[in-house]
Amino acid sequence: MARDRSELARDLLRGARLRCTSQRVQVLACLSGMTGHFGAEEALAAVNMLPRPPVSRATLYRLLNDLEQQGILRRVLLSENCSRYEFVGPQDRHCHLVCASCGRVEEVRSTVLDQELRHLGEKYGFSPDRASLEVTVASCNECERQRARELTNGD
Amino acid sequence: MARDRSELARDLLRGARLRCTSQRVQVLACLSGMTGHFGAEEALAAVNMLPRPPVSRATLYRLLNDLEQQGILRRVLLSENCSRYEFVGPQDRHCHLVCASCGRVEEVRSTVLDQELRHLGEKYGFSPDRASLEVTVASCNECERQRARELTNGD
DNA sequence: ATATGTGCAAATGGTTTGCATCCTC
DNA sequence: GAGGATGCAAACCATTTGCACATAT
Repeated sequence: MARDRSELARDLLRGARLRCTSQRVQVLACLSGMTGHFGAEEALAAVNMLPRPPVSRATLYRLLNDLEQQGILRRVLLSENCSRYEFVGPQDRHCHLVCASCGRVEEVRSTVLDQELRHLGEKYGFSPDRASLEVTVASCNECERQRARELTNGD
Repeated sequence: MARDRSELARDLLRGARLRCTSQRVQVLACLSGMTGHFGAEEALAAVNMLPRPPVSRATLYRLLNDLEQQGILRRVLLSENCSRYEFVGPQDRHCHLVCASCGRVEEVRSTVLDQELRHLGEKYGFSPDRASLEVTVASCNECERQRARELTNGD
């Protein structure tokens, strides 16, 4: 299994014309096993949890950028103070509902959204085929209630 | 006109239970006249272009946060290194198509998207009514072409 | 009168970068 | 062997914060 992921990592790197260094294989193998989105620090922690020589912060950041540019990772704009990423799998088109107040994130699959975005992409000159994702920022009901409560108390 | 916007600013502040200081009125009046989205530095520059005692960076940042929490401004996650905002008008539901490579942003209005997001919001416990927005990150055609060109050259 | 807002300058924190060294191709 | 990759520590830069002073209600 770890074997498989290392192989996958090597394939991905070669496909992206990136040199297969031990650090890159190690990071990519680890990330390909992560579910959902993650930040740079989480990734670093996960990678260096393994009994291997640790990967430095600088290398990790550089690699995250490279992988995103190659379409292997997708950068998700979920919060404004730290970048989050997703491993790009074959068919995992989904969008995120994000609460603007508490940061809660819900992953959602919707063919309606996908189709419409495809339309809009064509119309405005975008290719949502690669690294496409959709983020919706709103308030979750819990935070809305809280907000309503505060407003009421203020009276 | 500037008069009108100052009045609007005062109304908004009072409605949000925020004290009407000269700085706040000045900032909000200025922002309410801006079209499209803007970053903190742009806002600061615009505000302090007026022949008035300048508003400090700290105050501006504090105010942007307050205004967003009150739903007067909307924070738009268009790039990961700096926050951007929009003045929230009455009926301006729109989404943004963002190119992951060059940062190009296209504002798009789509009732299909709005309806679907309303559905999804209900289903997953979000209120897209307040401060809702949608962001789609993709690659614009120009950047796709460039990418294809680079890959070809690499061979 | 009192709670709040403002400005300054220093602190923060995620991310990037310069440079000497190491490793892949 | 040569050009790209790594690690360290310092640099960056948008944003936040502590504190003394000013202001709105």
